Amino acid sequence: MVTIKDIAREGGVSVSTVSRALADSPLLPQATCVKIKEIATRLGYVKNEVASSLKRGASQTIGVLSFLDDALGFSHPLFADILEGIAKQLNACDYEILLLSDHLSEDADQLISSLHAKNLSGVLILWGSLQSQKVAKLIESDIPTVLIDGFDDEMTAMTNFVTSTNEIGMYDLTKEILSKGHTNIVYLCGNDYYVTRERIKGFCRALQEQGIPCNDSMFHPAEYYHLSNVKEIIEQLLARKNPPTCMIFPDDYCAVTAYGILRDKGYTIGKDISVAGFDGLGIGQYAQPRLTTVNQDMGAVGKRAADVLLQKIRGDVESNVQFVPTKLIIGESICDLT
Amino acid sequence: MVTIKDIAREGGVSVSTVSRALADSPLLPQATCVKIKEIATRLGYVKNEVASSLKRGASQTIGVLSFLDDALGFSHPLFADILEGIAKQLNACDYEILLLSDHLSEDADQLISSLHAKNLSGVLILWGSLQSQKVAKLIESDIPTVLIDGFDDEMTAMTNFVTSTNEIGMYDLTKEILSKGHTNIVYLCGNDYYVTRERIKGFCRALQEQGIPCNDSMFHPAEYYHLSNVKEIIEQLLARKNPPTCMIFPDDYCAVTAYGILRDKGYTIGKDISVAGFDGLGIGQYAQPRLTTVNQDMGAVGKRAADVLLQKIRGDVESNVQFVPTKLIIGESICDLT
DNA sequence: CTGTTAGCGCGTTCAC
DNA sequence: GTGAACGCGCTAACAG
Repeated sequence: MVTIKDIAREGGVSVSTVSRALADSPLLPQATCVKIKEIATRLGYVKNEVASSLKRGASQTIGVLSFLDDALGFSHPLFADILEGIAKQLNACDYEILLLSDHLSEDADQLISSLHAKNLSGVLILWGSLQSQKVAKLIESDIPTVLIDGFDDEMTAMTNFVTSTNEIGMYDLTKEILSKGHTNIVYLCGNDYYVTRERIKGFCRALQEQGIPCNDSMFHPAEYYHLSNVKEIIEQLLARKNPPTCMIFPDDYCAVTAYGILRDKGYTIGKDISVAGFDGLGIGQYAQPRLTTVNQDMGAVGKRAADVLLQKIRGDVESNVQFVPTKLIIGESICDLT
Repeated sequence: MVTIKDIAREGGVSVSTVSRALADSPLLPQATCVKIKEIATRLGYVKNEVASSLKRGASQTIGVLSFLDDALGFSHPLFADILEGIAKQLNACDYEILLLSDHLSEDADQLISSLHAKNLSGVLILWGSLQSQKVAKLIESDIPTVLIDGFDDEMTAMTNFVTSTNEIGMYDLTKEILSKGHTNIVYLCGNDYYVTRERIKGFCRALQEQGIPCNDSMFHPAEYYHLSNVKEIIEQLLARKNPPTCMIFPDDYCAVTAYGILRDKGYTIGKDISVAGFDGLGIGQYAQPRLTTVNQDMGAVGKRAADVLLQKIRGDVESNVQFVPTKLIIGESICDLT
């Protein structure tokens, strides 16, 4: 391992000169700066990040802390895209990514201490909840943080927060469904999170624009990516005096699962019954018929979140909430009743 | 931030005693050891990993270096499962995961130096190729490495290597297809990688056991997860004088894409034509009809690889190649010709 | 402009 | 058994 000491000896200068040269210090004349750097590359020098981090009290590393269910873990369909967006942005700025596990430390103070002990420059929090002491205290701490797709409405005010335009996404989807003549629609909302409440708003806004009153029968509780409940819910809906002509599922997995269940009951999707999803996963586009859904560009969400975090680390001010646009994907799973 | 200095002051001892106590040094009497630790927890002490790493010349961190295509990136359908397996195993042993990008350093020596500069304990290499100088030199370096699902046959001999039982997986699948009376089968092999060659072996073994000779017409070149070529390939196959009754695709995405293409041409999957996949992704189980495929337990592969790496770091010897069993998933996409 | 020096927090050798 | 002291490699304050 070659250190700045070796370069200093080779160049006949002191270590501080080397250190300055490598940092492009304006104190040094251009000539020595170039000379030192030339020696460094010739010797194959690479800065010891650990020593540098210890000295500076900060590292070129960002932590990614995910609060996904244990069941899904990293296999959550949106996780890989978010991570990729984060990685592209951070790597471009010479930052590394440390994958954090919230299981390692039991209480919030311990978590924050252990983050300090790693000299992380900042932390990206995925799907955190303010109900969690860990998230709440972490946001209040001196460690720069950005939240991605959290659970509580208050997050939009308290901290930097990046998410999709859930309200608009669901508004667009509902409008599309209404344009096909459906009026008896049921939205199987997912768990009571911020994103869900936003989608409900968008759903209601589209209905109201058409003069259709929003009543309780148009909602049914459901859970994101929880496939085992889908069958029971569908049966409850079909048992109604006036079964819905269109069902909006919390996500594309649930929607595609519904395809199979409805088919088994003799329905033809997009003809006798209509189905919509949310998230815009590949699975919906490989399904037959292609699913009408709303695409969330989670890569862009991750990239944006990383970008905001870097700005926060640099001390630049930045608006609190960033919305990444969703896009309506029109498939053939909604029948035309007009 | 509380340091060992603070604990020393509080306990009326020296920093070296604290350091020893926290490391459970046998030099210390049990009593002081317990006392010091009690103070440490009371003050909320957390060891500074950076300083510790600098001193020891090693950190509790494992790098994960992925050589996936740029196009797929982390969104490769198998990546999340592998990563999750790795994370579970490493977190259980108090190791952290650093996501490495091979774009950051241009040549191999630079990459290795930068890994040293981070004091990583070891590196897990995903889908590496020995053709790459980076991979070849990294394996030969003093940094402990384990390969996951690489491209070259030589890998099985050169280094620790973890992969699925590709040969057996394809053997099982082919046997299942043969048992349904198919003899005119075409295997759309993926790119010419180690895993592909293993699967070809398994395919041939199953055929030979039934006395069916393996000839060139039973193979057709294809690419993993490359959906835009699927249509053209299918049309070539259907244009044969004797079109195959069953097509085995390189992966489940290609297989499910084929569903749509074949349907458009008037075929009913599992009735007029048979389709099989590989990987055992959820998508195949949501498709109609359910896809017959081979499941790779990539979570177990990741876990095993992490386990082997930890043993290597500890200096324990370990057999060179580890195979994680595949499992045949029988759907309804293969018609019964008997 | 450049060199000397003092730590960052921890682990470890060497004395006592 | 325990403490003093040094150094891992780098940065920055202070001299000159």
